[in-house]
Amino acid sequence: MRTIPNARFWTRYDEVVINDLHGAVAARLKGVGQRYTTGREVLIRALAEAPRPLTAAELVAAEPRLSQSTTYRNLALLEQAGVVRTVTGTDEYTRFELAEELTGRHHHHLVCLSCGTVEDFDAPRRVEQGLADAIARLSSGTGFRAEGHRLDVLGTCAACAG
Amino acid sequence: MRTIPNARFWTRYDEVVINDLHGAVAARLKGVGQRYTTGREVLIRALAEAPRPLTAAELVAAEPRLSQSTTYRNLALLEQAGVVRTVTGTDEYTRFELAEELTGRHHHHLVCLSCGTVEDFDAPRRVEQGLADAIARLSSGTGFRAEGHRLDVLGTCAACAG
DNA sequence: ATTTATGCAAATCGTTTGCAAACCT
DNA sequence: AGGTTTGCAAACGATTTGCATAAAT
Repeated sequence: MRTIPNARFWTRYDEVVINDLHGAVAARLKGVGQRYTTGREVLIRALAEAPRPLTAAELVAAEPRLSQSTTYRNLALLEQAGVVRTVTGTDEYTRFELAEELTGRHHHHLVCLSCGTVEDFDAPRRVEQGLADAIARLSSGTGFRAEGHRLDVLGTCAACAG
Repeated sequence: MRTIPNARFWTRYDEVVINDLHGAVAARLKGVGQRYTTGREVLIRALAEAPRPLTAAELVAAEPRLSQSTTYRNLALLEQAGVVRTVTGTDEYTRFELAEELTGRHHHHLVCLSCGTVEDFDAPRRVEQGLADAIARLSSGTGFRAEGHRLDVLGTCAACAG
């Protein structure tokens, strides 16, 4: 999954968003007393260009400049800084994507039960509204303080369905 | 199939459901050419009595009769037989619960971002209906064949909130 | 110059597996 | 008996970490 000539195919976020993105990442890192190094920028760029959450191995494979240990270290750091979010599929790999607070795009995931890949998808506004309402009401009953939700649709991806 | 002295505190499913449960598990195992051994029954009982998904370590700790390797082996086997389902929280442990097909109780999870524990909760019918509709419509668009969904509410549990 | 980040290789730890003994039918 | 299941201990593999070097301020 290297950088492809025709980048537009892979790009999830337009130029403006991307430009803001690096500034926002730098700001968040500075807020936690961390630098926005070249290696970290490479990582963020790879995540921003991917059409779906990626595993650490995919990131390393996509960007020869990234070493395994530093990739894991920076992913953990970026997660703590609120820049990156981890995504769990059905296989043994942790996947990573940009935090919604940065992209401004709330979305959910299609998880393939066969191969484990995770694709993005958007739920209808009506569904999101219903979820938000239910979750808001939830807190009062259980003592659980809700901060967000994740909705995964499990099934078989187009590639595996054949 | 005896009843445990103070079972009520922990029991999620009433006697009738539990009794059917063991028969259903046995049937499913037989369907995959496997036996319903004593050890597997202990495992199922522990899962049925727990008020939330448990980790393998919790299961072993709860039941001295269970050895670690057999527990993992049987959990994997029971999952393949459609008896057990794995649940992913935010920590490094895989959790296990009875499959909804067996319990007949569709539910979702409250995942604590602080300590990682997972509690069960039921979404309002209206939300479930909205999800079902959205997912049904989804398949046509993407080539992804949906088979189910999982909805987790992320936040802070009562214990961690203090 | 001093602090922070990186890469390599070794360590970690939840989970899996090989093998001999115990179990079921 | 003949095949399956179990428990122990060793192996596995994704992720983490120690340490010496490179980069950033």
